[in-house]
Amino acid sequence: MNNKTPPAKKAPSSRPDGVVTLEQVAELAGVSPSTVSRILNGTASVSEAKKEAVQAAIRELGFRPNPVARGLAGGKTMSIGVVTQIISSPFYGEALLGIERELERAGYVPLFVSGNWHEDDERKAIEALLSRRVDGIIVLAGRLPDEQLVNLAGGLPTVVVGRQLQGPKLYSFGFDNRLGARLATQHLIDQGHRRIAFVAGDLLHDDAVERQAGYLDAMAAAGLGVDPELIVQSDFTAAGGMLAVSRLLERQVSFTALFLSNDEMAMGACLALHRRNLRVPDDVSMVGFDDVIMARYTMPPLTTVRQSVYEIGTEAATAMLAMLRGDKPDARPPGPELIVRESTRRLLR
Amino acid sequence: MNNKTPPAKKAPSSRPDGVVTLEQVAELAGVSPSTVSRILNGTASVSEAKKEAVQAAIRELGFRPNPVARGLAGGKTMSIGVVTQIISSPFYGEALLGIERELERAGYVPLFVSGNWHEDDERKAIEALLSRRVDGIIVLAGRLPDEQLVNLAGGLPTVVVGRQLQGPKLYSFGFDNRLGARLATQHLIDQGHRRIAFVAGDLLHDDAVERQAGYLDAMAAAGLGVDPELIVQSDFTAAGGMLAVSRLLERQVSFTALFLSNDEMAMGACLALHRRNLRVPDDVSMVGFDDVIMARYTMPPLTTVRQSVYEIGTEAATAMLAMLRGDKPDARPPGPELIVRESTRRLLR
DNA sequence: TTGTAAGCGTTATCAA
DNA sequence: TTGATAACGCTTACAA
Repeated sequence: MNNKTPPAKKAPSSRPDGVVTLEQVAELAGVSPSTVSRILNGTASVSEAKKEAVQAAIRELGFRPNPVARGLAGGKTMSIGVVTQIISSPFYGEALLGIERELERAGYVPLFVSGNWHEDDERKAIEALLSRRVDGIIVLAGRLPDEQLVNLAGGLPTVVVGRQLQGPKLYSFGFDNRLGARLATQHLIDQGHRRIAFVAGDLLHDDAVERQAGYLDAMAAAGLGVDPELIVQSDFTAAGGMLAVSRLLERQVSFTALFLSNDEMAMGACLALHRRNLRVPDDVSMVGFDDVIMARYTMPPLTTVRQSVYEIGTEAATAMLAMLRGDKPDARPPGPELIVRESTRRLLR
Repeated sequence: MNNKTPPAKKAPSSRPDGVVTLEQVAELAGVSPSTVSRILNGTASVSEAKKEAVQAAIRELGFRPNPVARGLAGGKTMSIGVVTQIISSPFYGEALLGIERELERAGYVPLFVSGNWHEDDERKAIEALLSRRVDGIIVLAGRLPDEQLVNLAGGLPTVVVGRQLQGPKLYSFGFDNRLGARLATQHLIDQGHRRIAFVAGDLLHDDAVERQAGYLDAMAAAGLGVDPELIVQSDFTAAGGMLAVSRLLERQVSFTALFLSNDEMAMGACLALHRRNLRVPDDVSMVGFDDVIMARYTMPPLTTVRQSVYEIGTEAATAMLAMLRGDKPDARPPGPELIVRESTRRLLR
């Protein structure tokens, strides 16, 4: 009916949309699709001549491999699932940034999902990642029991941050929370404080437990008994910190210094003290933990323990990349560091 | 060589890994794969009997469709690209959470990429999303020129937050920054303040420009001339806010109130004032913008303008989902609201 | 070193 | 309403 010459065999040369396929590259370079693939993946050795021809074709056509097709064919989706607890967390947010940056350098994309500090959500999140065929999973803390986590991951390269667990294709590392807490407490002791109150985080988190242990370590090492009245449990939120300090104050125990398991609680504590006309550091010295950005701008600027969360993120990603290459991961989490600002002072007399 | 009976024809019934395919479901239910697909997608009407058989098979096998294969075959990846500027931002973090939650309800997954407030990064981020064949793109603010954004997206459903632009399959909406700033300024005026200084954000952002306009509006409406010396430009960071206030103070202009274009700058400002022994609100009243979580815990708690960023996120996602269904999106961004706390007070005398 | 051809797990087209 | 059958764009045996 129409007088167009019928297509010779097939003509994939051009498509309506701007999508360029590997096949077109092969055609332009005068090689087979498999050769192009091999060059792309370095799967086998290819002659220099063809390699160059293909690379030229790729450039000319602006070809970019389709990760979706790659995922189907080769099982590699070039995406890494990241289980975070709350994506808007000021603390882990930094880690996400580190992960993203590091992964990007290797052409991987992170898929962020939230576990909401909730076992079921976390399980669902991981299942969603699995069904998306991610190439690996990075888990930031979380509540899912170790065993379940290992089972779910089932052989998929996994990096767990903030928890210690063992398994095949599984690498875990964390902060040295205990050392950090010891540093903070020791600082207060060095300043002459003896009655040092401690506000614990949510003890469901290992972090919280370890920080408490560090506090206890330092007190014991200094030969200071710990009055149980001096310890309050809280939940890592500013509101919780505020409440915790109120409770402490109501107990009528005396203390000259306060160590809180994170900066957010410290900010809440600040407010609680202020409400009772207690000044920091004149009446009470205060140390936080994490060194979130805002710690520099609290009133007064907060003495705290710095963990490079960003670096934790890059380390986690690096470890993942290593596993993906088949190398042995070797993340060296940065050690904690005490940052002395203005919320602590020497106890007079 | 081996005495196993050769496979009859093909036996997809079971696979080494736990992966269940649509084909297996079809087999178990005694229907063709296409029928299963139709039921899954509601693409065509299917007899009740088969529908039930298939659903039973799905349940029994625990089948979950493979999004990767779907992506290849149908062009739908069930993923939405989200271009954020800095994933760790305390401000947009909330929006990401809203997006994630809303998208999840519809079975979509967000792919977060960062533009880093940088035109090139943003372009690359969008290209990466495109190559991943996302079904739509949500852009949170950003620096990419409107025209380029429209071109890049090229017909893909796009939702842009915080900028106004037109295009096919393109929906944009934003906060009412101008109104919010007017509210904040008016509050100060109502308290009797006349010399109200203003710290602008980075004027490369529309937000910053609009907030400044709102400030100017309110001042003009109250018949108050604006001394240009009272306006300082800054960059939306706490460090910037601190610097801005220092500059203001150095100018020796008098002012009794201060309106800062966001809460982070307000926190920096607090510290700068404190360094000069100026108290808030006794010496200077202060209003911020955004109502980030920490605004409740600054010293004193900060009067600010609340934007429900979380809701902005859910609205953006809802709009996207609507476009994907072919419906007309109709996001109604929540209006700004003044939150009065303790950083402002009536000007005496 | 290179090419051919068979998947990968869905959806879409076309007959029946 | 259903079922073959052909894509989708790439990887990877297997052959050459």
